[in-house]
Amino acid sequence: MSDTPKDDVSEDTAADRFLQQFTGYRIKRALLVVHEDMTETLVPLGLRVGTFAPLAVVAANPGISQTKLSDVLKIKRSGVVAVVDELERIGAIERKPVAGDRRTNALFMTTAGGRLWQQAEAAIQAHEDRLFTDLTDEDNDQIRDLLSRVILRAERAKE
Amino acid sequence: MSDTPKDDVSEDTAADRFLQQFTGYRIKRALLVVHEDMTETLVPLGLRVGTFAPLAVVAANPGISQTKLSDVLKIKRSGVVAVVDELERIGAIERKPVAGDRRTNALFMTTAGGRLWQQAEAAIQAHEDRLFTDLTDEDNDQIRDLLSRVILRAERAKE
DNA sequence: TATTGTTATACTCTATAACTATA
DNA sequence: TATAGTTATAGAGTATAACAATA
Repeated sequence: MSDTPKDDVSEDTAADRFLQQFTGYRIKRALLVVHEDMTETLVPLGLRVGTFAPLAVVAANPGISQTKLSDVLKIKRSGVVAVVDELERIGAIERKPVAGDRRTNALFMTTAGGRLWQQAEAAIQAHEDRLFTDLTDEDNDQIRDLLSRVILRAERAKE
Repeated sequence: MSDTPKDDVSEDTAADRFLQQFTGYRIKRALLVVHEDMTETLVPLGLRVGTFAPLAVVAANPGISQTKLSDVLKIKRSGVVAVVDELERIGAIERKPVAGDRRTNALFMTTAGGRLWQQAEAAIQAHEDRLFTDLTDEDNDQIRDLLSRVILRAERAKE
């Protein structure tokens, strides 16, 4: 059996084999790696993994409402409040009233937020280039395409 | 600009485009989809996403120690305690003393745990077949290979 | 009545640090 | 001194439910 104490090699192989078996678990481990490196990338900019995506969406969709942001990012409206609070507190975005509907907040980048977003986007691009350096451009396109198909199919199936 | 209220189409496209841009964010969204479907799959068996992987590792590595399990799954030893407690409480695995070292626990499946694992493995296999049904076998191999390369490279870089 | 944003609350996951018993 | 397991605790992340203001 395995009474011999040559643990390192045999156990690493067992771990790798386990990693091989389930795609879902592999996705989890990949996210772990991405999350850690992404955190190191964003902290110097005063951002977190959880504020990067909302900032990206506001940058690309000026005037978007909190509910719409909630839909796009698939987080609850109560979670959006906390994230928008934080981004507003660091001066990256601001809530503005909407002319026709006094319930709604329209979210806009500030000037400082625009600069921050430029830095963050470049930093995350570099982070992904670094992390996925072993993959060819075709590999990268493929992985994006495959994941997107899984996500979009599943999310549409829920509606 | 975007004063026209034809939100649905244009906003969905914006969301999709955002989803396209960053591989890391796509991995997160994919995990969200996987996690949700996996939970529905495991709950009827009395398992959770967080107990499935440890069960799989113990099934494949009878007698593994908690510290080794911690290494393989990349979770802290304190986290292992809770998970092993839970799996032991539902009668799936058991801690056994190790002859040469009274500090260490050896983890083994119970007979009931073996049956549970058989069911769980089949259920998760079906869940992945269902979730990744749009992908060809080659696509599946590719996605596994690409993710594994990213993970193994990053994890080895940390050592 | 329905929707937007908000608050309060709780639950999961994970991490740190300190402790114990062994080695 | 170092290691295996444990406990206590705290921080993210996310979910639900109830509420006020507005539609």
